[in-house]
Amino acid sequence: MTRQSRNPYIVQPVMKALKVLELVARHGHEIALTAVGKELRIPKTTTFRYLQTLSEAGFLTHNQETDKYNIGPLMRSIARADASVSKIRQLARPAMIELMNEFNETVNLAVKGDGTIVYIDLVEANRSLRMQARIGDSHPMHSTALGKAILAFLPEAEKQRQLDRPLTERTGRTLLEREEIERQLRMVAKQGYATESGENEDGAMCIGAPIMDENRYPVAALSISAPLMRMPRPLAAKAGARLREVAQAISGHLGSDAGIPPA
Amino acid sequence: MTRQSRNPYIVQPVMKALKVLELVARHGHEIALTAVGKELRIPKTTTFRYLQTLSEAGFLTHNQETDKYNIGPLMRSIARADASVSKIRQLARPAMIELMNEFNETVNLAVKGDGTIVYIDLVEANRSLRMQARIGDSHPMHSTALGKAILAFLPEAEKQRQLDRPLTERTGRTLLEREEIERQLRMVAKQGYATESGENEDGAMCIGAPIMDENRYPVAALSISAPLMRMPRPLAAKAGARLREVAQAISGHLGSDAGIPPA
DNA sequence: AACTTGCGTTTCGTGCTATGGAATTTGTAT
DNA sequence: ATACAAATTCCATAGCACGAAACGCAAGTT
Repeated sequence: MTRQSRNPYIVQPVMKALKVLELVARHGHEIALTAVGKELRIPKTTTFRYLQTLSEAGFLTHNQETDKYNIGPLMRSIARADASVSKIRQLARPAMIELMNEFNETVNLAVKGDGTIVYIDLVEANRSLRMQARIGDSHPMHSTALGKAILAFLPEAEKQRQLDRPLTERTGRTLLEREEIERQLRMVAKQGYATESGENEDGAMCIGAPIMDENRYPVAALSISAPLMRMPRPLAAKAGARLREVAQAISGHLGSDAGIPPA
Repeated sequence: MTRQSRNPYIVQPVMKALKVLELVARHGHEIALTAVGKELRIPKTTTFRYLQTLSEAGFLTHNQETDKYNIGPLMRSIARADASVSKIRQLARPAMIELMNEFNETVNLAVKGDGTIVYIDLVEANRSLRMQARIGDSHPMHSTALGKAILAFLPEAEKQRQLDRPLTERTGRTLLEREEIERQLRMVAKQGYATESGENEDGAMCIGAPIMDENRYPVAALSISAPLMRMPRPLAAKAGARLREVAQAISGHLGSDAGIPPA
């Protein structure tokens, strides 16, 4: 059986199951077990097992009525999340570079995870002393300006749910009192941006504003972070105003235009 | 190792590799081998092989620079195709039912495949004698009204590429002469709909109009099919006009509105 | 109604290959 | 230059993926 090319690390069951997944997904409609097996020249017993596994994992669905298979919810949800992140990053990048040049501090972009914010892009300041997260890092919502900016604009129910969880204490200054946090969030909602001073990382501060999707749901946030000493109050206020402005512009573009045209 | 629950047809390597795929895709950003293994409690050797396989299959990409993995092009392309098909079908369905009632003949919806058209939906006429394709079937472009409607509005380069391939002869009336086909396509482009008489199936005819995306690229087509005897010229012309109208309305909706809002 | 056909599901024994510990290489930080 | 971490390669083992064949079920045929 002349199967895989050169790479000796290919796991055949996985590779073949992926072919099945691709075929079903590409087919665009319900397709039956036998049809899949015939097309890919895989014995029906094996095809059966792959389809079962793919369905169990949520990548496919198995229609009990017709005994046929189709794309599953997981596939769609992953794709949707990915597309959204790509779009936000793409829209935000030019503005982030602009902001970095304006303030000469690191600019961060993060999306809302579950109870956390996840950095998806950052433009680093050209300075020796700088605070920096890494793309992919996740931090608690309540201890970061990015998170507070998102929290403040979340629907009430979800906001409460987030605050119900145990709140980790990142530094001595991290806010842990429910009352205190809610008070701050009301102010954030009013002024349109959030600030944080040494609550997430000692000696660092951060200013953040939310990015909303077409339903005014805060899906992401933009921030400027700097050492405390380099960011006096007036400058922070100026940064906040600019962030709010830029984040709103990005939000405006999020609902509208289509992506890349097909090949 | 107590792994999978009840279903005895689960193939472990496949299931575990899918968990890896999901983790990487969900992470939203490049992630390293070790991190994946640690998260899922899979030994790194095995994780390595899964990542290799997933990458080879195109579901992930392996960034040589950073030695990290991310969502691959295949995943995106499948998702994009699926979303597009779902949207078209959803938009077209009401209009198709309307058309079926109007003419009491089968109405078909197909998307452009590579060199073929693929049926993605159909509303069957309530008659005993009816021609019918099945969802998922694919037919050549040059022998169907659906295909000709799409061909006529394809960018010149792609149209030529399609006609360069060997053209299969479906019936005695199938057009095979390049000259003849091109002449017809020019007429289709002018009148906005295509017709086909016994060129794909003996005794059947079909009238089709293209559905365009926001870039005026013909991604799909709508058609009415009937036995030749039930579709005299004047009726065919009337059907063509209606199809053009309806297809244009659908095209108009394709570019605009957003999908389902996030949960 | 008996028969056939086609498909999904189940069973089961065999041998292949997926596996993961350990060794090695590569790359990076100190 | 050295240490550390991370990726890749090696290898021996047994666990389980595989597919032929049998089974059950439903739809269509005579």
